[in-house]
Amino acid sequence: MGHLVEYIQTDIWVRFQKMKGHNCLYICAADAHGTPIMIKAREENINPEALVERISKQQLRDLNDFGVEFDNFHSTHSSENKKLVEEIFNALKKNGYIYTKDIEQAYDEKMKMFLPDRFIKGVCPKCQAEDQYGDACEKCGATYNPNELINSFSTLSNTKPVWRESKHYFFKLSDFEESLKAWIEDSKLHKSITNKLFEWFEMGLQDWDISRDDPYFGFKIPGEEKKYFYVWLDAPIGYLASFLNFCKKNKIKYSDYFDAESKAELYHFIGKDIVYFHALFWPAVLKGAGIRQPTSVFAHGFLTINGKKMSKSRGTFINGRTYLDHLDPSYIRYYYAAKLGPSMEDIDLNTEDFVARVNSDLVGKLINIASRCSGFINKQFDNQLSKKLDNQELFNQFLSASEDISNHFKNREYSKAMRKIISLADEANRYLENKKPWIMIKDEELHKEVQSVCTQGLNLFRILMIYLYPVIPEIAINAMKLFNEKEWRWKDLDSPILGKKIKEYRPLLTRIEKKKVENLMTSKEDQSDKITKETGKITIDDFMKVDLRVGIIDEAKEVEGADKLLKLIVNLDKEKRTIFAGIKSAYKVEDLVGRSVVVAANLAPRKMKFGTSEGMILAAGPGGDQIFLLSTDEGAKPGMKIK
RNA sequence: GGUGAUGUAGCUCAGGUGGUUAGAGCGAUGCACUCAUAACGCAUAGGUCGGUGGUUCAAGUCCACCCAUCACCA
Repeated sequence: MGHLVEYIQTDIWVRFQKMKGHNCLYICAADAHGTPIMIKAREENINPEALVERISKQQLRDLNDFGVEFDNFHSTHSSENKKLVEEIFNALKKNGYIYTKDIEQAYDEKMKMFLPDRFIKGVCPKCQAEDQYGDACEKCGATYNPNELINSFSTLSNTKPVWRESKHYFFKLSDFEESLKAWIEDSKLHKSITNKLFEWFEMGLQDWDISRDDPYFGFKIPGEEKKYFYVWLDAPIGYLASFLNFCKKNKIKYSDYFDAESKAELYHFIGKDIVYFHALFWPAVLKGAGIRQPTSVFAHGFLTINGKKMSKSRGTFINGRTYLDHLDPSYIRYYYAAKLGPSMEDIDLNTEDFVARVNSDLVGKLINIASRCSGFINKQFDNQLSKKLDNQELFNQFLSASEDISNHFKNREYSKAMRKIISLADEANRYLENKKPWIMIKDEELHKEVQSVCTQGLNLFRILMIYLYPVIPEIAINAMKLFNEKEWRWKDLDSPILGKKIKEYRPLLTRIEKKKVENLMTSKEDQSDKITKETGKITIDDFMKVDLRVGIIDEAKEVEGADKLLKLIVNLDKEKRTIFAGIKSAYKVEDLVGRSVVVAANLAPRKMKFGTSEGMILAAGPGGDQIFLLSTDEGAKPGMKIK
C-alpha cells in the first residue's frame, strides 16, 4: 500500500495531463538488481532472473488492478539497460569522472562474498544494544562502520566477517557541486528537498562507489571479470532503458527526448528515502555523460497506518493484493488524492477517517447527485434530458472552477483539488434541496421543470466527474457511459449534455463497510495466532516459516563425553552445517556418511556443551534404538527446499 | 549525537509578506426532509493554535530555549 502512494500520485498526474491534450508518457521499470534479490533467489533455489520476472509480473498486475496505467513497464535487467549503462559508464570514463581505489570491506569467508552493511549484525559499540545492523544502531541512533561492531557476524552464515581489500570504481561526484547547484535552481525542487541537498553540500560531496564484487546480481563492468555495477547506478538508467524500449515498440525517436538539448520535460516521481540518488547522483551522472537532466524531481512521503509505521511484525502492514481482495481501488485512489500535496510529508491511512471520508464525500455527496436526479429522468421522462439547463449561471460557476482545479492537479495539490470539487458537490446538493423536484413532480404544471432541474443536476455531476476522472477513472468511465459518451477530455467540460437520452442509472459506487477495513487491518500474523489458539492448528504461513532442506551427510563423528549425540557435517549445497543430532543410540557413524536427510535449516543456532549446532535433522520414532531418519527419494539434491 | 520537518477543535487538515470575535470537512448534538445506497439540507456546541520566555501597539504567524513525533546522516 505504501508504494501505491507513488504510483497513484503519478497516475493521477499523467491522466490529468493526457486529458488536457498533452503528450505525456508514464514510463516505469521494475528494479531488478542487488544483493537482497540475489540472496532471496538463492533461498528459493531459483535464479535471480526468474525471481525478478515473477515479482515484476505480480507487481504490474497489482498496479493495473489499482487502475495504474503505464505507457511502458520494463525491467532494469534488460538488454536496453545493459547497453545504456555501458554507454554512460564509458562516457563518464572518457570524460574523466571515473577512477578506481582499493577499499577494505567485510567479507564472509563461508559464503565467499563481500557483505553489505545490512548483512552484518553485532553489538552496538556505543550503547551495547545487541543485534544491531552494520551501519547504525536502532536503539541509540549511533552511526558507525561495520568494523566497529562488537562480536560482529554475517547474517548469512553466522560466521565472523574478515576484512579484505578490493578494487572499487568511483564516480567523481565532487566535481559536480557547481553544476548541481545550477540544476537545483532550474528544477525548482520543493523547498524541503533543496534544504536536504544543501545539508549534503555543507558536509561536502563525497565520491560515489559504483562497483560491487562478485557474487552480485547486476551488470558486469566492461573489462572486468568479477566486478559489477552497483544497483543504484543502473536503477535510474532503467528509466531511460524503459523509454528506449517504448520507442522501439512505437517507432518514436529516442533522441528527441534525451539529447542534451531536448525540450521535452522529464519528471521523476520518487519516495523521500531516495532523494539522495535522484537529486544528487543522477543529475550529476547525466551531466557527466552529456545527457539531458530531469526537469524536476517530485518526492512524496511515506504511508503510515493509523499513525504508525508500516510494519509486518506490528500488524500494520497491508499488502496491495489483500486490499484488492476486500475493497474497491477507487476508495483508496480518492483517499490518497484527498490527502496528497506537493510536500514530502508522510500521509496517514486512518481507518475511521478513510471510511468517513470516502462514504461521505464520494458516495454521500458526489454519486448521490446522479442518484437523486437520474431516477426522475429514467422513470418520468423516458430517459430524456431537457433541451435547456435550469440554471445556466450555476453551471458556469462549476465551469469557472476549472482553472483552479487544473492548477491544483498540475502542481500536485490534489488535496486542494478534492476540497474544491467536494465543495461544488455540496453546492449541487443544496441546489436540489432548494428546488425540491420530489415536491414539484406532484404538481402537473411543474412537471416539465423537474426535467430541467434534474438535467441541471446531472450536468453538474458530469462536470465533477470529468474533474475527477484522473483520480477515479473507473467510476468516471461508468458515469460517462450513463451519458452515452465515448471519451472525456478537459475541453468537454463546457458542452453540457442536453436533449439526449441517458442510460438507466446503476449505483456507481457503494459505501465502505467499516468491518471490511478492519479485516484488512488484522494482520495475517494475528489471524494465524488466533487460528492456532482456537483450533490448535497452524496456517500454511506458519508452516512455511520452517525452512526445510535436503541435506547430504558429509561427515559423522562421535562426540567425546556425549551419550546420545553425534556430530554431523551436512552439505546443503550452498554451505555446510555442523549439526548435533541425538541419534547415537540408533545409528553408527559409518552408516550415515553419504546418506540424504531432511534439515530444518533456519533454526536459530544453539550453543551446546560440545559446540554450536546449526540446524536440526528430522527423524521419527520414540527414541532409543527406535529412531528412523527421514530421507528423500532419488533425484533430490542437497539444498532443495522441502514444501 | 548532528541536521531537517512536523505539532492548530474528538478525527483529517487549511491558515502569502504578524492586524478586527482562529477556519473547513468529517464526527457529536438538535431541527427539518423523504427524490437519493438511513444519502441530502439547516442550526449548535467543541480549540489558552505543543510548552516557556522574548521582540512588537499587535504573534498561530518573527526570535530563543524546551518537550513530543518522524525522517535523513552516502
